[in-house]
Amino acid sequence: MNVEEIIKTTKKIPLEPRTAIHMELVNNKVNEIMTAALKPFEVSMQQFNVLRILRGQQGKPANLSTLNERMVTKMSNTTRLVDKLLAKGFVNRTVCPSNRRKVEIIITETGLKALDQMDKALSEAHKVIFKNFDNKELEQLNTLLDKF
Amino acid sequence: MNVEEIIKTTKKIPLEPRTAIHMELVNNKVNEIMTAALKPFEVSMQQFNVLRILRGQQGKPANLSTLNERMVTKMSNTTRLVDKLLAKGFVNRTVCPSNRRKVEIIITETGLKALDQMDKALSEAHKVIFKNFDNKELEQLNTLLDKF
DNA sequence: AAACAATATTTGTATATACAAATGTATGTT
DNA sequence: AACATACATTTGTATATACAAATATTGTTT
Repeated sequence: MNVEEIIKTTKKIPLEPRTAIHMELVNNKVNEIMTAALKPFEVSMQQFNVLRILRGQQGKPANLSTLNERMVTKMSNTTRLVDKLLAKGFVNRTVCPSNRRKVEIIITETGLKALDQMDKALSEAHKVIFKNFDNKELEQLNTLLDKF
Repeated sequence: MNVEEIIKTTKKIPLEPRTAIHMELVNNKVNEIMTAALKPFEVSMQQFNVLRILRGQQGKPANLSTLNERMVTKMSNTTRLVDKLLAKGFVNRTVCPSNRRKVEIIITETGLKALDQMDKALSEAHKVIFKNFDNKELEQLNTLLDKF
């Protein structure tokens, strides 16, 4: 990926802004590929993310604040995100009996099965995304990202 | 930045998905800082980006398709983005006389002055964002990002 | 010149996201 | 018990973005 070519400039960009632009370009590309991989399932990356969190709960219900806390990209409206998953039959939502302010969300069998398929699609997407990287380079990238 | 801690998991995540999540987390953080830096000017990163492109034109007008082509993050509605800049007095928009399908957009004096201030704010933001990076590490990161 | 295709932008509409206010429930204080 | 406060979620609203269709203009073909 050649930054200057993509944004069509011939000027030399200072290193810091160049890196910021570079990261944005890469992120756009990565998101595009992953969103496309999830397209057949009609779920957004956010929704996929919530399903993964719910699976990680292993049967234990999660409430909205827990979901929000663990999401990669926080969003202000987890209620409506869960609405979408509910409409697809991927989750169940009930009022918490011990504290009726809370809701309890669990992933359904349908949701688990769909998530399995999504995992496969995502892992194909990752192969595409990281096709030019060997293990050492991925480690190196992770080390650099840790500095943020 | 500790990925596992942020998304509150104790499980070991395979390297590829971990890297994908890591990049998303970093990008969220970077966007947050840059958006906050632009907040006083009431412009989005997209709008800032368009202003920079227009300045790069050095007086030469740009039309919508040119802007769209050069934007870091492409978006489907450059018309309405330019509407916002117009409302703030940062740009002028006229119909191209030689081809009346096109529009010609140029940055105003007000726009140039505001952009100067934005540049300063952004450059402060970059200092914060890259505070843990030395030059060699930034170069290294750019090299890795080139692989995408 | 009429008909058709190509180009550039605009508009409409659905969905996503951000932020603030509102609702309902629980807890602590007097 | 009444009151204020904190908590968890929901709702309202404004703005952003994605995608498709509509409009206007130009270029090409017959």
